[in-house]
Amino acid sequence: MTQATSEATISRRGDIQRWSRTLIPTAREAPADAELPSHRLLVRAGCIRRLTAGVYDYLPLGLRVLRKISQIVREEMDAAGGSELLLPALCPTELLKETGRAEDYGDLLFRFEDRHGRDSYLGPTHEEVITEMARSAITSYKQLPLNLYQIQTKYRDEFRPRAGLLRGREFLMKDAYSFHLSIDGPGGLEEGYDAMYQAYVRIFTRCGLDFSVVEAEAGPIGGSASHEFMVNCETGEDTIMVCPETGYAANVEKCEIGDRGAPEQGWFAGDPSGDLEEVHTPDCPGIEDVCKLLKVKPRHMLKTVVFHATDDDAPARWVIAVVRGDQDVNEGKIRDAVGGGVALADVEKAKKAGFAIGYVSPRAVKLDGVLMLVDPDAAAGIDADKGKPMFWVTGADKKDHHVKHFNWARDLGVDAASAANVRVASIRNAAAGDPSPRAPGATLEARRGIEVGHIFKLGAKYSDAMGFAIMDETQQRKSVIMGCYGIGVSRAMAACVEMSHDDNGIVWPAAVAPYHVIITLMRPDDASHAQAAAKLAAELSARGLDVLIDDRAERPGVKFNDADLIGVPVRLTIGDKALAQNGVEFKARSDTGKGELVPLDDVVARCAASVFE
RNA sequence: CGGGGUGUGGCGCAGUUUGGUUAGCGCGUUUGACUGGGGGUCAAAAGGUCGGAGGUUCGAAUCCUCUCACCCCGACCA
Repeated sequence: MTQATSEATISRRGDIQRWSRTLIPTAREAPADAELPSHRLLVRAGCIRRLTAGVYDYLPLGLRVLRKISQIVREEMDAAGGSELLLPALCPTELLKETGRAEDYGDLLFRFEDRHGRDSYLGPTHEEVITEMARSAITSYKQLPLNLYQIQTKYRDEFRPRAGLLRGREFLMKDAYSFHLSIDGPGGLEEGYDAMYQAYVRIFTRCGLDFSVVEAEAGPIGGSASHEFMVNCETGEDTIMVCPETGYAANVEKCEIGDRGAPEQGWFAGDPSGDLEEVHTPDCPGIEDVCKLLKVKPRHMLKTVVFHATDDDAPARWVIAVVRGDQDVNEGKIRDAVGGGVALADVEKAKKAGFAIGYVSPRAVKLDGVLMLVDPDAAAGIDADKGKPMFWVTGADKKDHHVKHFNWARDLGVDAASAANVRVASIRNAAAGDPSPRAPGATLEARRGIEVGHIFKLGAKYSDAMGFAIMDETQQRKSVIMGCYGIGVSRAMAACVEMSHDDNGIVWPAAVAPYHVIITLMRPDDASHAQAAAKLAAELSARGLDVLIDDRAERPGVKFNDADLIGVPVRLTIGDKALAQNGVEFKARSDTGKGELVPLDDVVARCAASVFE
């Protein structure tokens, strides 16, 4: 923790709340549909409740955590030169026409008509809204660079909301946008992006999260470069690839694969593994179905995926991508290999062009206007491990049929090694065990993560689309260069729990804990005990600590268990035993022991030391 | 969107196959007593049109039809 922040915390008076006067509905059992620890524990601890799919109430305890995280975000954003604002969540869909993102977002967008029939949406992110504001409010290069951010509820109509707060349809997000006159140099995008990168590292560090920064795809937001901030956690939805030698880390979609090298005999070379055999595979367009029916492993399948070029001047109208059945085609890498835009082919159009969708084989390369990309692993004619001819199963280019013993040299119908419209290229997602792109000899490892932050270099994508340009000092009209930077605040809260809990409940990192100290009253009806608690709470508050006094008329066991469940970092127990010795019992949530007796005079300092470290 | 599953007091479940009186159980809640340092004991009580609509039947949580909600798995990879 930096000097500035601990001073800020100390100068603030801590909150004091009594359990009996707030609402913390703890429960012994979680709802049956809650599976992940963060979901179960946040509900059991009385932090959140589900209203409907992917939409949650934040009860007092949960809101306190959201506020703590938000405050850390604010402090670091402000320190990095940002200014907070608040944009509308209710937006006119007209705005999205300028960038075409109404289509890009599709069903993910919550859209509706108002009473006048005007098309509206609830903001899933705010590039267009802020650009619309900025293009009229920012009129001079002298106003740049500028960084504006907001903390706001966002709406995305997810196909499948899941895992409590980790993927909701309504969630709290910090989104920031930076504006620059140039990419490089002082005040440029690179500088602003780097400042945000550093701010994010500080934010997630302060939140007590164990995270990795990885290179990522920009996705529908667009732009040239991006990084994701991933909480390292096995229950995460995202797969990240890591090179243990160099520290290179990337989202699986983005991850490059090191040189896999051509086989000695060359691509496509090798004798057939047997006679080409056509087999009837009714209703088996998928790899999995075929494998089950024919009893072959996916790694022996050749998967042929049909794309069409989206650029008018593309070298070929169709692009077919061939990868091994156990691997995944990567659209971004295909785009790079082709050198132009591609999109998955429309099924009906592709069928008309002669592709037996569901049963396409590499032989479709013979159709008109086709460029074939083959991944190195799929271009092998010889099984290097076994030193035998590669056994390939692929489509038969007609409905409900596949072929066994496909051989590149014998069965393709053209000489793949020399044909102009056949290329070997790395076009699949990286997988564990692939060679590292950064260190020869090293192999990539796969890990799981929860994406809590994502930063993008947008460039002029939105300013060009929406006519946001200003005069520079040489009176040249220039597109404003933008960056955007998101943090899932509510998701970060869930990630904290996912990362930090035990059998008894949540173990909040002190910086985001709803309260720093819980004072458990053994006998709340005893006036002297209640007085001691009030006095202690006031002293702790003066020291900047947030205090929850458990004054409920419950049995001790219930209170201890609840204190553990809601995860307050320090528990002080006031009872006859300790009070008789002029002390209280001190126990850190992260300690497993029984706690220790601390003299009343020392306990405030002890708590502060424990919380502020 | 495809596949699978679940809807019964606040939470977790039984009962549905084979229709049959006032729909049960545990937790929680309320009241009282006894208790009092890791989810106590005893006694009493409140709380459910069995997701909704329609149908079959003397009779429906249970059978039929439609519908709604929610959960899990999968997925622009054919």
